[in-house]
Amino acid sequence: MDFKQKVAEIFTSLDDEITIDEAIQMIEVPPSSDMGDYAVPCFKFSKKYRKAPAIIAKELSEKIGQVDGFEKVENAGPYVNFFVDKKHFAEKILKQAYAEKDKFGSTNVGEGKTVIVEFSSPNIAKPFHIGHIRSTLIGNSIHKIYTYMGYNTVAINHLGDYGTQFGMLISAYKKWGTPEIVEAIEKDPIPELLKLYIRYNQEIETHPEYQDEARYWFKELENGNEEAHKLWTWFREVSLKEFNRVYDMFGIKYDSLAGESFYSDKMADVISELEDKQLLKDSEGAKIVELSEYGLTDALIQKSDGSTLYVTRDIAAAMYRKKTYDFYKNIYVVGAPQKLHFDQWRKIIELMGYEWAEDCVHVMFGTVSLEDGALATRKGRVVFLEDVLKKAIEKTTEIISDRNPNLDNREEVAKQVGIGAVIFQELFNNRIKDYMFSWDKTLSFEGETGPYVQYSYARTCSLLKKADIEIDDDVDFSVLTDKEAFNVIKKLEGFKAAVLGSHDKYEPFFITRYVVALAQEFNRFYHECPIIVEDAKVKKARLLLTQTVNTVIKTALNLLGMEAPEKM
RNA sequence: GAACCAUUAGCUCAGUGGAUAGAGUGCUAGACUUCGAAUCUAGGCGCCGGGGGUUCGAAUCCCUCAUGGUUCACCA
Repeated sequence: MDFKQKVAEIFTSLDDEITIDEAIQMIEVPPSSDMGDYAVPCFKFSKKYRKAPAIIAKELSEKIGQVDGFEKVENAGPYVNFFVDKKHFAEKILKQAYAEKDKFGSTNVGEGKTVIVEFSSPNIAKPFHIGHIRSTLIGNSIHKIYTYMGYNTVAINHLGDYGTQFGMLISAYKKWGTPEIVEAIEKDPIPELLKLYIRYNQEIETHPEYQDEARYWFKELENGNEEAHKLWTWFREVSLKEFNRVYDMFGIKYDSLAGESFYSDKMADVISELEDKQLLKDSEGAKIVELSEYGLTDALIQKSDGSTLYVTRDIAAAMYRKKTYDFYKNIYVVGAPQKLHFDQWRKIIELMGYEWAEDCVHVMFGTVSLEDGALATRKGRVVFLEDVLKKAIEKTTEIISDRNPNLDNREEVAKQVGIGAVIFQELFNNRIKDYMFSWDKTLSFEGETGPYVQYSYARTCSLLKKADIEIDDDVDFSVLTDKEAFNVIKKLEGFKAAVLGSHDKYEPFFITRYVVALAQEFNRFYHECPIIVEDAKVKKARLLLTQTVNTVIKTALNLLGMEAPEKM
């Protein structure tokens, strides 16, 4: 029985003018469970019946009287409050969860649809730093959520492996690339390449012609100059090796590494198509698409020297992806500063006549800053992502040797918990918020944190192991009608909505908030209600609840990209 | 100058137009010879940035102002 549906049916039977959908719309969840489990506010009836809402609520609740599956129906002021029968409720939720196992939070909305998630996308030859954590982890979670919902998913790392900056690097290397430098790059690629990049930028101040040389070399790269291409390939390889260390730690895998360079030979077609559709205008030797009539600034498509830009490559990429994957959604997890770029880009695709422009989604997020100001690679104000993970693991190792020194595979668990803490923290708030990176906060393991949830999970594992009995859904559900157990079950019921919310809004934090709340309810239950008790009936029922919580926590953590260690 | 985003407890943040605006943290006091104390319990007088408006009802929707952030042509 669906309790909400039942409440809606009651209202349609009381008033033939109300449709079932309208009735469902009216149903609310009271702020406190003391007020019931479902509520219908009666303000809207007051005009029709020409009575005060509170009087209507009272009359309606008396008219409804006793209903099958509900403990009671009563009014509180202008609300008609429904209290579910706790035993029936427990039976319904736990039997469903038992049958569906780790699919309990899923629906089949994604069946037969392909979704692309582009995320992380660091620039090669540059540090993989704390600023990249957001796209990397938000994107990874969204990818997992869509996969869980039954979509075919394609994870793309749109590497920043093209553009004038590589002209700079090639030019710099040709000027200063002594054998010592080559060796240094092989040994420690990112910092050494970064040094070249910084030096080049500094020398542009005194040698303005370097700017043109960089553009020249990038143009040569686009034209397929062998020397330029060879250097570029080398920069790309050594950088990827570095990035993969971090992706491995996060357990992130990609289906495609088609970065900007991949589209270098697909740009000419885009430009000629824009020409054909008469969208391009000449402006100071460059080519633009005018967008002012749509409330946007004009978009530069081709530079005056003939080379292309970011937006051109993104148009080519979108067209390629539509052709290759025939996506249902094409999701870009990229920071809010690039909103204008994506608005222009989507508008241009729309102007080209492609209806699928509306299936392209920019999932944006706020900016990370450091305590002493904005991140600034060239000024050395940078926190490496790998260092953050290492420190988190280090701290976890200390805590483990302090509290659980005999733990097996301590290293593995320290990794799972330390990295889990970082992931959880990142996915805990609304994406749009800017935040300041803080070591204290990242390394805090108490309260609403990843380790708290993982600890709760380990606790369920330990209980299930200790009890050591076969668990099935043939239990006496009347055991689970006390307040603490009921609150856990109500929370379990909300899992599907949390996952669906994250799916609809591209917001993993609904799941993060959900799982911490579930862990809290379970911990309260644990402290109030002994689980492994003599009474076999009580024990079995409470263990079924424990097992359900166990499965849901693990599923939720996996959707966030976290591991769930059984001991910690 | 224009556009977009943000503003809720000391701090970090939740809050689908509905009932008394909630968590965590910090602080104070308690709970381990008993299922894991990375846990739990108790303690909150907040001009929900200001001002208007819409509504039976606004932290939530609209307008306006303020503050902070971001972006606005040859970087990505």
